[in-house]
Amino acid sequence: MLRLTKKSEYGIIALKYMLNQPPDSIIRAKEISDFYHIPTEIMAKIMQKLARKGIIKSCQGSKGGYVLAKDGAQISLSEIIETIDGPVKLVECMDDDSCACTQLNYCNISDPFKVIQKQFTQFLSGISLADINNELEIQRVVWH
Amino acid sequence: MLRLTKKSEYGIIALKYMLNQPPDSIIRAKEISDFYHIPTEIMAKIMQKLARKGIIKSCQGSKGGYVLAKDGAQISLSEIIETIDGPVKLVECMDDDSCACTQLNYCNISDPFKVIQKQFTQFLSGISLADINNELEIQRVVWH
DNA sequence: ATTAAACCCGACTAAAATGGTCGGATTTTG
DNA sequence: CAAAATCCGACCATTTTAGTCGGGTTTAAT
Repeated sequence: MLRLTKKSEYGIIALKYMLNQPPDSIIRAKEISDFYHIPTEIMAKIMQKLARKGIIKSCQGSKGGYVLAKDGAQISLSEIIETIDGPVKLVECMDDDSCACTQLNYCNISDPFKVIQKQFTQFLSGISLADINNELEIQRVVWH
Repeated sequence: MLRLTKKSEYGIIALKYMLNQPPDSIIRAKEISDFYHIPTEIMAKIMQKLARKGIIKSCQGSKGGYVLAKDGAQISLSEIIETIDGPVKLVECMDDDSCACTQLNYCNISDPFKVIQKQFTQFLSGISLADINNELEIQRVVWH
C-alpha cells in the first residue's frame, strides 16, 4: 500500500506541534499525546528516538520535557522517517550484502532501483518540517 | 520501513522480463516464476491483476500466456504499484471520509500531506518501465 | 472427445511487521 | 523523600503481507 507507519505520522504530528509552540518552551510527551489522542507510551518512545537522533533535546526530571534542537527548515522528512522507522529501502536488494538474488544474478531490477531509491531519498530530503508547517504550496517536480 | 511489497517487486521484475523478450512473444507466468524463483501461484495472480488493469494482455488456453499491452514508456511505476498493492496513501487521512482525526480537528498534518502525496505520485508517475529497463541515469529532482 | 497446459479466482493459512501495553528504572524539582 | 517527567526493554495483539490450496474455464493438439 506504500504508506508511512503510524509512528512516523505521530512523529511528524509531534514535531509540527512543537514548532508551533513559543520558542524554547519545554513540551511533555503527554501534552502532545493527550491533545492528539495518541497512546502516551507510544508518543514517549517516539520522542525518545527523536531525542537520541538529536532532532529534539530532552530535559529529564520533573518539569522535564523536550525542546526542538534544530530549526524547522533543518529537519527533513527523510530524517524524521528514518529515525522512527529505519532506513527507506524501496526494494529488498538495496545493499549488495543482504541480497541473495543479486549474488545469483537473478534479480533484474537491483541496479535501476538504486537510482530510483536515490531520487526518492532526495525527494524526501527536499521536504522540511518548516515546509510541512507552512502548508507548502503545490509544487511541480521537474526532471532534468 | 517504507518499502515496496514483494508483490510489487515481482510485478516489476516480470514486466521488465517481458519487455526484454522478442516483441509479441507470449510469455507464461511459470516461465518467469521459474527463472526468478518466485512462487508460481503468486506470480500468476500478479499477472492476472496486471491483465485486468490492461497493462498486459492474457491469452487463455494451452499455449497461452501474456503479452505486454503497452509500450514500455507508457507503463509508469505508479501504475504498476497501484495495480498490485492498491492506492498509494502516504498517510491515513488522505480521503476526508475515512479520517476520524480531521473531523475532530485533531490532525495537524492532513493538508500538508495532501501536497506531499501529490508530489510523490508525480514522482512515481514520472518513472516508466522503459526507464527502469534502460537503467535510467542519475537524474536530479528540482523544485520550482 | 479427451487430455494437457495454460489462465482464472476466491478462500485459506503462515509469517512478518506494526501498533500498543506493561513494569520498572533513572533524573530532577520542590 | 515524593512527584513528575524521561528512559527502556520485554511482551502481547492486531494488521498486513506472503504464500498455499482447491477447483474452475479456455484453448490446442491428439
